[in-house]
Amino acid sequence: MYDANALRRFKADIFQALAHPTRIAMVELLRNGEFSAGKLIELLKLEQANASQHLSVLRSKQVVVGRKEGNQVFYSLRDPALIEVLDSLRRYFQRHIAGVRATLKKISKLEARER
Amino acid sequence: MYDANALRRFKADIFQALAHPTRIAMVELLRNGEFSAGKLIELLKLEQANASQHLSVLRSKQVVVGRKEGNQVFYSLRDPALIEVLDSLRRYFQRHIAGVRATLKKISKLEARER
DNA sequence: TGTATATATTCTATATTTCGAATACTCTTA
DNA sequence: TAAGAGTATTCGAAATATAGAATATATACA
Repeated sequence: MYDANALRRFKADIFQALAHPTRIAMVELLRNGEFSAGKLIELLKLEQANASQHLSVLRSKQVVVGRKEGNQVFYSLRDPALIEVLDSLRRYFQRHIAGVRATLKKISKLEARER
Repeated sequence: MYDANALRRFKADIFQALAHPTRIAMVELLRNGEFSAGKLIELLKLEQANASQHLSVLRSKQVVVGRKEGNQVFYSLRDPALIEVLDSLRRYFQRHIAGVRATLKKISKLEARER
């Protein structure tokens, strides 16, 4: 039997990989199939270096794989089963939607004030 | 329609809450019902302050709620739907179990060497 | 070969997370 | 009220994460 702690570190790593809005956005896009790094950058309006760093995190945590084709690198989810994880989180959110909405509203107001 | 970015920040926050082995361990224990802070500390062999800080993270991200009873605080999952998220991650891991095992083995060896 | 394009890496500054030690708070009970 | 138990918070140090600028690498193509 393997160390339960090591297993938890693995789980924590996966969560960590997803613990950034940009990386969530990337993974959500990749649900629909593969995208080149450049396309991800364009769609998400990111700095090239920043995007590359986030992709590097996703790669190192084995969340995505890159397929090199000529000049470009096409990324896709390493295992679509990850989508299930995201979907269950989505359901979790839907159950909390009232609370989430209230908080989103608060945030919008705060952000409006900051402008 | 609310800001997709704000929603992603929320999701990222939940993942962040779970992005630490100790917090994963706590949540996994709480699957089985509520535990006092002291019991969690005992079962997970944690420093009191450290445990309290991790619980504070889980509280602030709305993952757990504390119920005060006399001297102690009993924690439980705020919404058992979170279990579904953990379960789907578990399935994800099972699918990758071969790769995970190999990596765990590597880690065990490294750790053995470090001792 | 030289140049342009796509992507990755390195560097630096800053912010955030984590830990343990110390301290504070809040009940209970003597 | 004082003492003790259970928790939480604060503080300082170390580690890690993030962003943007600069640089490097790899491939295509003139």
